[in-house]
Amino acid sequence: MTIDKIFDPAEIEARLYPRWEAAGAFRPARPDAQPFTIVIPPPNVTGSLHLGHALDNTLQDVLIRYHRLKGRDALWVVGTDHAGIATQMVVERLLDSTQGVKRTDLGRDKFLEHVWDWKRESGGTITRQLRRLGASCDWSNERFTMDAGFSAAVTKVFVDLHAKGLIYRDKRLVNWDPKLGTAISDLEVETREVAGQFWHFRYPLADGGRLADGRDHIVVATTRPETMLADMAVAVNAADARYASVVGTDVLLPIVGRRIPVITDDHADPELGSGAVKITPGHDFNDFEVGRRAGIEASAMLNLFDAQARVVALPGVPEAVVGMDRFEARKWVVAEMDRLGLLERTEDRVVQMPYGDRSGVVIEPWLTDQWYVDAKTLAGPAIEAVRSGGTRFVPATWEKTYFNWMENIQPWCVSRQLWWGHRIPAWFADDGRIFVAEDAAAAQAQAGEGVALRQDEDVLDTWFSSALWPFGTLGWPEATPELARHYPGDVLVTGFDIIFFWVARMMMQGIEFMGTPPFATVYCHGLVRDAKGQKMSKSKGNVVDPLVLIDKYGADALRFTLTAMESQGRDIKLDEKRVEGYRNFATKLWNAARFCQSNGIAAGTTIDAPPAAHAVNRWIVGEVVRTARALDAAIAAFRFDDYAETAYQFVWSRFCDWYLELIKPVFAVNQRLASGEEVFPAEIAHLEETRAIAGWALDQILVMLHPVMPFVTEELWHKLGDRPYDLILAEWVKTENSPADDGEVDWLIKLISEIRSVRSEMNIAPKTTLAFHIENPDEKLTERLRTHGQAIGWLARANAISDKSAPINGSAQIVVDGTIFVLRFGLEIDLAAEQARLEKNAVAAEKDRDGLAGRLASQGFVERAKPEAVEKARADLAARSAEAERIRAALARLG
RNA sequence: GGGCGCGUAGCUCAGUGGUAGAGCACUCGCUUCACACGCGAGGGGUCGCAGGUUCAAACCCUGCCGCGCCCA
Repeated sequence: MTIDKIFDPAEIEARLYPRWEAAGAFRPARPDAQPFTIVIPPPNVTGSLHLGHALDNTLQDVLIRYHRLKGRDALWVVGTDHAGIATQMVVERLLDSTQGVKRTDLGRDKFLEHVWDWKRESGGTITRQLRRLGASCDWSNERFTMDAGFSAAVTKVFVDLHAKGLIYRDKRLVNWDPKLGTAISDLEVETREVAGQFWHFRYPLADGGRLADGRDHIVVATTRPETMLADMAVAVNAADARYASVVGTDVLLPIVGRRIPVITDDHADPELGSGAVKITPGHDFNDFEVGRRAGIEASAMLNLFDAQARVVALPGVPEAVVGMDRFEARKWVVAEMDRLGLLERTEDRVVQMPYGDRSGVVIEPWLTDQWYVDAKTLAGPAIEAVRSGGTRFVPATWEKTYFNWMENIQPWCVSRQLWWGHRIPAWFADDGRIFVAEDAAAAQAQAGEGVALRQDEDVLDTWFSSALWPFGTLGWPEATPELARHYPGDVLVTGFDIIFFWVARMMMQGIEFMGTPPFATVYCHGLVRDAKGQKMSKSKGNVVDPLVLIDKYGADALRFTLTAMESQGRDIKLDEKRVEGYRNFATKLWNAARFCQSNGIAAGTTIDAPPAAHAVNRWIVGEVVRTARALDAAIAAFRFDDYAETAYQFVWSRFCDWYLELIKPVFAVNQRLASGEEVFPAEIAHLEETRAIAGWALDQILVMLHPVMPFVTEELWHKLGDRPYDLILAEWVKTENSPADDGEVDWLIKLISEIRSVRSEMNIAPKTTLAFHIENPDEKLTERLRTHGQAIGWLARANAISDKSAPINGSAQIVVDGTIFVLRFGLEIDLAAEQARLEKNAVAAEKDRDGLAGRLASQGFVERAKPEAVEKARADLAARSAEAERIRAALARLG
């Protein structure tokens, strides 16, 4: 199959991906091989591919494809996450806009039917997009967190944890989202600084009480005046003499008229404000703790708001404010306090305000009954697993983040007041008893015949189910062969931003239910930002769509860019120019393959390198092996940038720039054959060897690039010949043996480069062919010039001659490995220019020489430095001073 | 306030103790029969600042300056 002149990534990608998928190439049967397992961080079913996904999944695919080539039984578990809040919001919005129907109008069951319909129709967007990227996941076992099997796992975990006492019901403050009507986790709360106010209120002392200074009231200040309606105490510090006389007495809560006690608590800081603080245990996390210390049970705490954050009719709360929204109530309370003459002053201040990251509204600390996981108990072994090295973070610096959070972990509220999600397997009896069981029948059995039960309306936090992903996707709680074989996974690749949300929780649940942590390594990458370093966001309008980049440059180019820019967790500033550059690289590879093909170079027939007698062929075999070893090292160290860079440099700067150029003269034999000229058998043999080696080397290049650029490499793999298998299932380069290298080709490259430099500096026309001679050629040099004469003629436009009678003023002199080459220009040479050129080179060599000499002479270097360093310095000194000498000699000859 | 990280060529970034690197951009030359998405040759850095350790510091330590992120 001839390789087309035009490289068309879109056509290739559209054709190859279905081919791989249909062939089962993503999940080859390799029962005897060592497993290699990655579980995908499941994207939200509502999601569409952004550059963060593109990065995350490219890195995973590089690992999976690499290890598949290495012969491992590679499995990349894929699927999506049901994303409770996000999905419910999407479907609600859709129903509202298309049918004008509200969720509550439909009822739970009907609404859920709509969600499933939506999931079937629209839930596949991101998985289709992952295919565009080339992700070689095992789609045959695609999972969804709401599937029956996975749901069974979720239920079992809940029931088991409850039985162990690690899940319990509690009345505490939660972060309540009044817009969404559900509790959300601490992690979903975003604290923003906003301009607010600080109101100072006077609370009159009851029963004629007086402070030390004679005042008849206590001043408290608040940023949330409306909550005063539910105040239950005023706290002062026990050491604060100003208030000693009133501790234990009451104040009369204004507006409401309730008596509330003055209590002591360390939370009150005498240095701050008046030193007295109002305590509203039902609406502030700090106050909740103060209330508990003061002996107020959670059940006795006053709850001022309903689920929409509207004021409820607590005893004493004026009817006028009942039903008011919290912000309206704030204005009302301030006005009322002012009217009563109890507003001492108001000051502006910046306040920390909690916002729901989904809804964007201010979060209300709200008192509710919820289910909690005893995260502290589960965290212990999860911390230990990382401390002992059972799981390691790469880069290791993220371990600190992990420890910091794990060691200060709070009870994890796992119930959500949503409809879409895993319904909590708990049943309530009318008398308040709660039965947790796998299903209704089991609950009924616990409760006994005739007890009326109703199931908890709430669902579980989505992260509760995501935490089970590494084993739930493999069939747990069934003891499946997949589970036995692929748990724990080898590596998790994810953004550092979900270490808390997800990684920590998988660690806890994996250890609790499987006995071992879910992966050996956690690789954390950074965020993808725009070219200016700004976080991409819809509101800024700087979002770059990976699919647009794929359309424009090809998936391979985007993948290569992301891989090359991934240097262990640092944020990536994505510049489109970079993608363009790697598109060029793909084109370069394409053209190199075309060149090979047109010269009769075809698919290799062996995985081991064919025998090579000629220096250039031996050299490229060695370079391939060296490169493959470097790539192995890069993967072992999770240095994706090194992988890309090493492959790029080898392909472009070694294989294309030198190897292909150096073998061009070999193919001249073809033309001579065609024109009927005589050709020696040795030349034919050279040609055949070169074809075999070049074909082999190109195959190895395709293998080595495949993890990063799967499409173009697979295409070329087949274009170059009939293959027994696809490249995706090929074998990695054999790196055990490498031919000895005597530096011959390095010398040749140096010589050609030097001649080219001189030509350019001396402004020799590109077409002019030069002659050169050597002052004192030894046998080895003569032999080398004979061997590579054609290549030198081809690449440097220069031919060696034995005549040494060139006039000095018509030539330039270069030094390569200690030998002087005299390049002859005829009379056109600019003597001054040549003098300047040599002078510059001489000065550079002398500067190096003097530096090295100085170092070797300096106190202590020879005695204290490592022997290798001294050895190298001596060798470098010898080389550089010899070079300086020869250049000086050449200058002297110029006169 | 606590923690983490960053500051290297015009730009984006590698380099973690032994004479400063890559890609892009820039300059000069080239319709060389794979490729102008190309070929060849170049210019460009007191490695944020100041001390210290060391025979030797971009790299280790301390302080400072500037920038970013996370937590409270």
